[in-house]
Amino acid sequence: MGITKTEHFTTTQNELAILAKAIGHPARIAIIEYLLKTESCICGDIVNVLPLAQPTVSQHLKELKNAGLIKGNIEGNAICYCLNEEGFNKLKGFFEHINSYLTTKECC
Amino acid sequence: MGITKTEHFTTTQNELAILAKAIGHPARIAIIEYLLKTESCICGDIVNVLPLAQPTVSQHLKELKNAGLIKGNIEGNAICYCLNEEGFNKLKGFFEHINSYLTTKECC
DNA sequence: TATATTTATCGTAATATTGCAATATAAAAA
DNA sequence: TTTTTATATTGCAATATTACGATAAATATA
Repeated sequence: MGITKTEHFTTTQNELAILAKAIGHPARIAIIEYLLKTESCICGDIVNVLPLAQPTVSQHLKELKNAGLIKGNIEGNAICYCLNEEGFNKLKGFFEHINSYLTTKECC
Repeated sequence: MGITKTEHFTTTQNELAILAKAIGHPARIAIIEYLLKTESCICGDIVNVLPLAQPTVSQHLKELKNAGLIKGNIEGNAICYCLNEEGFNKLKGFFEHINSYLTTKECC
């Protein structure tokens, strides 16, 4: 049916899934890496860096913003984007949790 | 068009995207958490734990396996699943990298 | 061998995602 | 005020994902 049975899972499970899903596209990984590489916020040139049309980039930025992975501030007629620490901390916590258990397990 | 322009991005970007995308569904988060919770491999009862039909769970397991996040060993007429450390390490590395930069940045 | 158990695959319907041209919006600059 | 610049939104086509009933495959058990 193409529709996820969200209501059968916990809030945390859904939250983590939304965050991971937002990261699950190479263009959005590229956006994140670009925002990380530059030392401050980026106002304007994200579109020129990606191999995608402007509306497509705009859409990817919107998805990252909705997921809570980036923030956008209006700065004149441009928009200033930067990473949102909160979203990344949640994901980092999840993976640290997993890896701390993994190392203590004997498995297949 | 629904098709990702994979060829315009780096191998690493695509790899990370595939891993994150595989995690980006609450059912797959639930599977991962269940495999983590139990001390050894799981043979059989994953289907009973999830609120989804058996073919759907099988499909989710296949996706996690294809992405390199779980391993499956045949054990009699059942299959034994457990987490694949390699995939999780890649993701953990990515998020640690991001978070180490984030803390040193002054931003919006 | 016949039956039960476990998991995978097929087929299909419903919905979501990706991408972009066209267009809209909003502020800056001329 | 007109034009330019930067970004968002709309609408649409192509493709992917999610979910599950039906069924297949493969081993275990009676």
